[in-house]
Amino acid sequence: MPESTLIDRFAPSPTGLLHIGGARTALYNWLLARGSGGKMILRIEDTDRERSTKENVDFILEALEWLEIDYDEGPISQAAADPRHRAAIEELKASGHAYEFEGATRLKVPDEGETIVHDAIRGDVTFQHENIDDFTIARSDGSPLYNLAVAIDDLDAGVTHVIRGEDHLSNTPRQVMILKALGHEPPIYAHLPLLHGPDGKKLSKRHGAASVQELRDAGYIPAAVRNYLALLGWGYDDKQTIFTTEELQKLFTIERVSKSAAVFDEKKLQWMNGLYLREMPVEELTALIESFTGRTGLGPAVALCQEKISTLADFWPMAAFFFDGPIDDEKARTKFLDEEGKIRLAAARDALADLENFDSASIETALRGVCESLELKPNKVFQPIRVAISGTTISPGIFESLELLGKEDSLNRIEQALNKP
RNA sequence: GGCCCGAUCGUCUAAUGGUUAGGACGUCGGCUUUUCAAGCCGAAAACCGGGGUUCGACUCCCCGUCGGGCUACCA
Repeated sequence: MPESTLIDRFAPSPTGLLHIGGARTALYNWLLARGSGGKMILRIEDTDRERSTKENVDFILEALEWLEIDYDEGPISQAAADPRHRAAIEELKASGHAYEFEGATRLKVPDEGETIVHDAIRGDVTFQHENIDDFTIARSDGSPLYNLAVAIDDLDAGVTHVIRGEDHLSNTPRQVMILKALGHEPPIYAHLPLLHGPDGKKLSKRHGAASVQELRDAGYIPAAVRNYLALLGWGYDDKQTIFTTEELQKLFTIERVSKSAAVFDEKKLQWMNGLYLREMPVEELTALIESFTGRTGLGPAVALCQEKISTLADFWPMAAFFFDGPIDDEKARTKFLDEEGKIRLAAARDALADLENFDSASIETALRGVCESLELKPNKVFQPIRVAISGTTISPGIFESLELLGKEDSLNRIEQALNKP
């Protein structure tokens, strides 16, 4: 055990689905804790009872579980510490640091002097007291407010590193003042740059897949999402882009977190996810896709599609024809199953019908023979077959697809295509 | 409005006073080729502007511009 163990926390307020920005904050806290032998606490900031529904809390837990981000303590309800918060407020009042005004309790901020926030990412940030009004720490009904609660909770939990979004930076001097009024030293702060949408505005639902759940439903996998998110606001060197989780835990440092806001780029996530999918053992990918689609027996089709998909969701549209019959793409049929196409298709049918072994190698030999005897380029023959069995112009390799379909099914589909007007 | 933070290819980033400003996604071109992808090769593409400091600035300082955040009896 290190002499002083790092303790950090992820403290979301349950306002709905966990956004990508929140997920990244959780990830950075997690990487730091796991990489340093420290621990991470999950605390739900639910002092605003109106917004803090059980459903919203579940959204957060569900998202973290899917991301495979675990924590050593929690989920802790901030509201549960209410008595402790009230006691701190009383203490502040008793010591003359706080006073009541119009029912609410406010912290007295001196007119002179300054509070410096030592930020691990931005350096020292100085706030002049003259610019900070006395601020409310408890409502008129006595219930504690965020700035008070967060400072107390981090203090009590022994949090050494407060890593959160930059939107909290301006409130940090208030929390530091509370801590100091109580006679304590503030923790180390690190304020992460915010995430923006492609339009430069703060990331929101309007920007497409903005929540972890949406990412999951779009067919991305946790490892790829973690890798991508890690790079959104952090960089290791000038060459490495793909990191295992173990590498991330080992290499991640707050010092290398960038200062400026980043734009979430789904195209890059897509590419990275595809990379992960392609390098996965086919059995593993099959399991993921079967659970994603709710279908079984997908193995052979997954093997054929693995190199072509970049999300789990890409699989079904590409492979459905194996199971549910050819889809109906009018354009493809008129283009490739015209009179000439049918003549070639018929020739292919004859060659295939003669095959005893309906494996891809035999199929390839037979079909290439057809091309030769007809003196046609391969795709002149293959495309009509493709359209006949899949219904579209896009499919996995034609020989493998025929093999997977089997002789009977393949010939039936070809026959049907031939008979269509 | 006030306060705070930020600014390198379209996007994510590397560079920590001396580089032809590097990599990745995307884009474009080529190869491969049975379609589509993938893969491989190649190209275009950036230091916000102005002043300083320095022999020398993407790197340091100041001003401006732009962007963002905070300024609640929300978190």
